[in-house]
Amino acid sequence: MVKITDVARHAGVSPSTVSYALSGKRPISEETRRRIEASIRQLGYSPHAGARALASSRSNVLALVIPLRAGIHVPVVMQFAVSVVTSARQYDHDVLLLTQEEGEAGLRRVADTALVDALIVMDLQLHDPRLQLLRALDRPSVLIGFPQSPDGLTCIDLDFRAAGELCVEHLAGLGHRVIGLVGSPPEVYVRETGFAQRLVQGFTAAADRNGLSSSVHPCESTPAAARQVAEQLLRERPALTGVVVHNEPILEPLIDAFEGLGLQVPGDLSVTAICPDELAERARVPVTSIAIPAAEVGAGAVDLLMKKLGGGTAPEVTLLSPRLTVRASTMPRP
Amino acid sequence: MVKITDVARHAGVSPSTVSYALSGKRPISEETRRRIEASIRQLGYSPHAGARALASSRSNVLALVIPLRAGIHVPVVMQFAVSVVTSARQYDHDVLLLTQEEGEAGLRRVADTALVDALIVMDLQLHDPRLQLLRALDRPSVLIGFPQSPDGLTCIDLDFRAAGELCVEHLAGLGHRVIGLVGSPPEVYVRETGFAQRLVQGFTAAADRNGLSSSVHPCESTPAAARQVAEQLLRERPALTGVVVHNEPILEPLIDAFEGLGLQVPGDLSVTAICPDELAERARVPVTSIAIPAAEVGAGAVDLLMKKLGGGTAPEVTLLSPRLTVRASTMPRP
DNA sequence: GCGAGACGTCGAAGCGCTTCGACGGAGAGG
DNA sequence: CCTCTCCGTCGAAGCGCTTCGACGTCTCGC
Repeated sequence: MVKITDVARHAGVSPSTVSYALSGKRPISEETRRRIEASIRQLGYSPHAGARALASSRSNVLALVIPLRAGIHVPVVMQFAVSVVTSARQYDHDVLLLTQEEGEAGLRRVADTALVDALIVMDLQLHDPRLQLLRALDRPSVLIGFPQSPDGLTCIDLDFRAAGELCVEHLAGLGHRVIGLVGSPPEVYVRETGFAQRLVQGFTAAADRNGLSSSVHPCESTPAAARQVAEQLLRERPALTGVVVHNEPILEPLIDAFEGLGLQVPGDLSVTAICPDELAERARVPVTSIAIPAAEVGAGAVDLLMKKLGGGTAPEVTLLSPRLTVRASTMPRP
Repeated sequence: MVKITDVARHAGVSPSTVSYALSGKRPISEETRRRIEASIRQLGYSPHAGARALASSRSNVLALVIPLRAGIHVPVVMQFAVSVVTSARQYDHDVLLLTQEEGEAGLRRVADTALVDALIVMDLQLHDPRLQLLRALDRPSVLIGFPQSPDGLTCIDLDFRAAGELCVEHLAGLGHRVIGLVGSPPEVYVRETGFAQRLVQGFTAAADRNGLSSSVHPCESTPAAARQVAEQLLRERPALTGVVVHNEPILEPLIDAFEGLGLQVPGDLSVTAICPDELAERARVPVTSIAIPAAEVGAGAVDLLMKKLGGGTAPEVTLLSPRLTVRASTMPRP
């Protein structure tokens, strides 16, 4: 193994000079730097990560905790992960993968052993025991998603309230007057981080603001439940012409159900969804939708973390603006 | 930060004794060990990963390279990843996540900086440039999947040949005499690691052995292509009563296509597939299938790696036996 | 023309841990 | 009873890097 002293000798300088040339923490003359770089290349030197971490108390590694819970859309998680890794590399950091399974112990372990410099945690519960821990840890962290109260933490996610509003504005702009929201399973509204609630709030507020008649319907993620909701909606609100769906698995079944009940999409009923583009695109009727901007969220999380690692301060809340992609499932009210 | 010398002082022993108590590399008396453990707990000591890595030249971290390529079924990749992380933890190791994007440079970097002790690489190409690199690296590695020739490397995967055979045996056992294999897109047979080819070999060999009439049909992953293949099959082989599908995205469209042509599944046509259970289960007709045992493969990869890290030797090739789950899509020939 | 900085480099002191050789004491074997 | 071993522990020497203070050399302003 070639080490920094080898490089130093080869370049005719001291090890500290090599170190400074590498880190840029002190000025080094152009010529010396060049010589050092040449030596590094010739000898094939790469600094030992452990030694570096020990001496500098920086490991240049981030922890990423991914969720395993049922009901999570796996491809989206993967997008987050990939985007975090890619962004981290831009800052010359690597990413250690932790599963939720490891829980608090895992977080504490990687933080306390200084294996990682900072943590990114996905998918926290409303009252997650890890919140307290994250606050107490001596390492910065960023949450993807929002807990009950983000006091003292740093969170980033899609602005679900704005997403709800945007869907409604779109439907209202097309002339729809009676709309419904088919949401996540009831337990999500209890258990999760409030993103579902915030979507509802945005949906309702925008509907009111636009003078629309609206209603909200949590729904299990099964085709049968979708059928039931469709029937119920048509029975209770026969004038319905617009629907917002926030429940990936039943998007297609729900459209099928409506069509089974004699409603054409988008002829009789306009449908928008909050779901991955890929799902919206390949539905039988491509669906006008708002996607979770996984890549942006991941990159944003890393940016925030780096700012904190650099001694800067990050806002507690970062909300990403939703972008609506218009597809074939919405049209002006007949 | 509390360090090993603090623990040593608190327990009234020398730092080396604490180290040996922790690692078990030298015998420590029962009583001393107890005292040390108590001190560790009281002081909340956790060893510094960097220092440990530097002194022991072991980081206790594995690298996992995940694929990003199109056409890869993301949930399966995730299953691999989770299983690798979980298994690694059992050996007190962590997992560093790399994307394929980083390529050779990434592998070299984490290996040369001693950031990781060993590597797991998923989804290699037939003639992957990384193969040479992995052979040259001073760190052990395990491949998930098979390259052209595994000389000097360690590979693990589902035994696709046996999977092909198993599907055929199942159909043959049900009395089917004319069967077809609808496979991956043509480019997969060119590009990839031979798992597709091996499936074909198993399929054909078993068909011959059982005196069945068989044919193989690569197929693009689009519903249109599926429809075309279905038509072609019925035209060319009117006596067809059994089909094996190895192409996740078109499993459902293909069944739809057959039914559109007047064939009932399984009444007129028995269908088996190589695909994730989740896909097989939630199809309109639940499909008899062989799943990629992602959890086993991941765990197996880690086991192999640990063996190599421990100075042991690992077989070049590890094939996992396929398991066929019988569902509603197959029945005895009418 | 001279002091004050700034620049570029060096040497040495760690960072916190593991590991090697050494050593006293106890038990075993002759 | 004496030596030989093995057991349990200690001290010291690194592992390879960063960083701090120091020092000589320029440059610039007045």
